[in-house]
Amino acid sequence: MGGPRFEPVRAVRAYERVVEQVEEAVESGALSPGERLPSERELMVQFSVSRSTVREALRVLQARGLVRSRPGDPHGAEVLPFTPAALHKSMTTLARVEELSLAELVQFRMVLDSAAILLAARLRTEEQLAEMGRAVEAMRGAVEAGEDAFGAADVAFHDAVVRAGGNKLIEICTDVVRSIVLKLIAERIAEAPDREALMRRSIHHHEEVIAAMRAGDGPLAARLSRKAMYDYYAGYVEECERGALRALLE
Amino acid sequence: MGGPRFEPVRAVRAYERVVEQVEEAVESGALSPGERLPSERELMVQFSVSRSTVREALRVLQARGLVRSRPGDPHGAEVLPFTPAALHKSMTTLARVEELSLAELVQFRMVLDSAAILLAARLRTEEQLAEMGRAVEAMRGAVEAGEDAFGAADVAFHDAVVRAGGNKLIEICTDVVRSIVLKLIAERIAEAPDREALMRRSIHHHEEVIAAMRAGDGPLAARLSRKAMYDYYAGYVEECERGALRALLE
DNA sequence: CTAGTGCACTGGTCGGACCAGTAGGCTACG
DNA sequence: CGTAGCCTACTGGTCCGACCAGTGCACTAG
Repeated sequence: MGGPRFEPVRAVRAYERVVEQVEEAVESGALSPGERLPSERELMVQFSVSRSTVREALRVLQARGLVRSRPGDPHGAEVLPFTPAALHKSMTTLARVEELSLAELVQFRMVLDSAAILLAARLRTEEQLAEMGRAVEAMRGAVEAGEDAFGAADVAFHDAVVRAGGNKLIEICTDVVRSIVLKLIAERIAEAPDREALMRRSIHHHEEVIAAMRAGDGPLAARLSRKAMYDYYAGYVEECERGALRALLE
Repeated sequence: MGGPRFEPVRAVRAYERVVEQVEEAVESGALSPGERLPSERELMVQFSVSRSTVREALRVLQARGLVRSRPGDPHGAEVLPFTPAALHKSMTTLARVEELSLAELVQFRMVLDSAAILLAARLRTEEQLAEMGRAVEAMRGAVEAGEDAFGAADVAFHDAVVRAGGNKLIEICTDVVRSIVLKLIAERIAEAPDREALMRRSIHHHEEVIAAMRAGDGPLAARLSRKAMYDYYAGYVEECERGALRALLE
């Protein structure tokens, strides 16, 4: 085990060092969202690199969602507040190239959602509980208003739950995975089961969940929510994959 | 609501169209991992853009983890198999700029892990169960071998569980979040509680989990695993945040 | 005081140039 | 005949200089 441990000298490219420095500035808070980077021509002076190098660095930073630049803007690139856009992008890629099945995605949602509900059952305020109630009311009113309105109300409910749960990571992942699931569902809308019955049942389930949360029975609420999601999505997933979903129902 | 709904014409930049095309080719499978892109000079002909534009596109693709290019390589950029590297990167950024607390991360691990265990309890094969057993054995042997060896064995255990659970999304997220947690822990190693006692207790917990899985009691195994993770990490998280963690213990 | 105009500057794209490095074919040696 | 070593064609990384369409701001004319 003796001898000095040399690290492999990776040839670090100029643009990477630029990226690192800006990234560090943003993540450490030295640059806050809304602030501006110097112009490309200014940056090339500060970093002592060419504009091409600066631009490649900016492209990377932009791809990571840290920065945005508009043509003609005299103020330079804008530092963005964090958005899960990059996370969303890479998860979508993951879903495509790894061929994540709808079942896996729904399963993941069941996990996240029931966890959020478990947490929310403990931590929710009265106001948050009321918000969930209003969302379910909106769902009821939207049954005949069409898919989109119903979907929006459903999203509002789950957002309220997740926010009450107080875990930002769960919040963001829920958001990302949900949008991917919805996209997949939209493609299969043809094979949809009886939508209206599905909606009515879903509303009923949501009400049960709220009741359980009001009673403070987190585990029950979580179990109910898993059941609700299973009922709602089972019709879309392949027959043979439903088993894995049911494994979460107990 | 009448009238044609025009979409805003976003000025789509040349390099973005290049990115889109290559991305589409990769995600649709037209380009498989290991295959090579044409050289930059060839690409600029095919896309009818300048090399700068091609290079900016390649930088973006590289930032998304789809391709890699080495200087001097006569074969052109290589199409990479999917890695969660990009996912990891954006989640790490998230953790920094959104100031995710260790508690939130650990909480998320508790959620993912117990879900994986719940699934594994149903779906595991005998071989996989044996693998988990071997990992715990390795943990036992590593208590005196040092942190790293113990950690590696622990990771091996959870990897086996997660694989047995059969959900790739859980697998990848576990991997990503775990590495972030470990990095944060490493920074706080000074405030560490009695490490050896922690390890021994952890081994005991892991054995209980395996026993429950062998008995086919998924919910019990999941509950035990949450308890195990709580015990292991509670010492590192702020006093005031432990409550949120305990909410998952019931 | 406002409406309009011009200008200085921005980012996006292009083309050309040079360098260090690689892979694979070629040559000369064993 | 086989192999070690060189050579060359080409690669990606970086730099430079140029042009364009667009933006925001200051300035001007009403």
